[in-house]
Amino acid sequence: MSGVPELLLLRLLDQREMYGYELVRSIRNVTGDAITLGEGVIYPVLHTLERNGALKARRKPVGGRTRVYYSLTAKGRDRLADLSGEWRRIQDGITSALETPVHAEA
Amino acid sequence: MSGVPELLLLRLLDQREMYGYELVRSIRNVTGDAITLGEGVIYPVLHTLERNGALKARRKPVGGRTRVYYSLTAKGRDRLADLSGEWRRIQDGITSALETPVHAEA
DNA sequence: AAATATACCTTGAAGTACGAGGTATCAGCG
DNA sequence: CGCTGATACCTCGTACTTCAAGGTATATTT
Repeated sequence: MSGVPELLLLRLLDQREMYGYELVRSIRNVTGDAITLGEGVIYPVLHTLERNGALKARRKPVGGRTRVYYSLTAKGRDRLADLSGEWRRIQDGITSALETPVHAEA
Repeated sequence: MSGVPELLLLRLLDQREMYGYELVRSIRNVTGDAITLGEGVIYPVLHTLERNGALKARRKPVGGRTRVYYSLTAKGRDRLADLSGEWRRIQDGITSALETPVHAEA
């Protein structure tokens, strides 16, 4: 039902390529600390998205470490559009449920 | 992360007491078909909430069948307040992430 | 030399959600 | 009368998602 981690990753990577460790911090920042996703969530999702062809990876040595930068493919942009729409639908549905005044039943 | 079914049930039962089968249809209505939760989701959640003391049940024979009406306890109202707040936090976080213009990184 | 930060990763468990099925009653139709 | 469809309850097994905890290795700071 949720797919929130996937949505956030796709959204951030649609703006610019980033690496996993960076994405962990970025999600905290961009959601105003409302959502914190650990590395145990981020890395597996990145790998799955890459396998699906939604992301492409590029290894880049920086200092003595290696960073793996991810960016969106066309497929990834499609997926992002789908998930965004889906999210909006769910959000509107729940908002309307929460706001429906007492006694209003179709 | 999600807890959406629980939130919707608590919200509906805060308005008036309802029975399981009715809640299934009600959730479809109140969310404008955005969210459909089957009986396989609803009944287990109702039972769990009752066990937790968030709901109380009342069996009521209607025609030849028996309906189980649920209503909120004080604990259930607390839980509803918590989940509503949590939902708002997540919603705002994701909205801000989705709306952040390209290049805006704290 | 030790601790902290960076950067990658996996594993096992817990939590959530769902579809498919099962029981039984009642109303309507042919 | 038998059949179908709606009402109304329920559970089971499975799948999906998410997470915390741990593991490796290098660079930087103390």
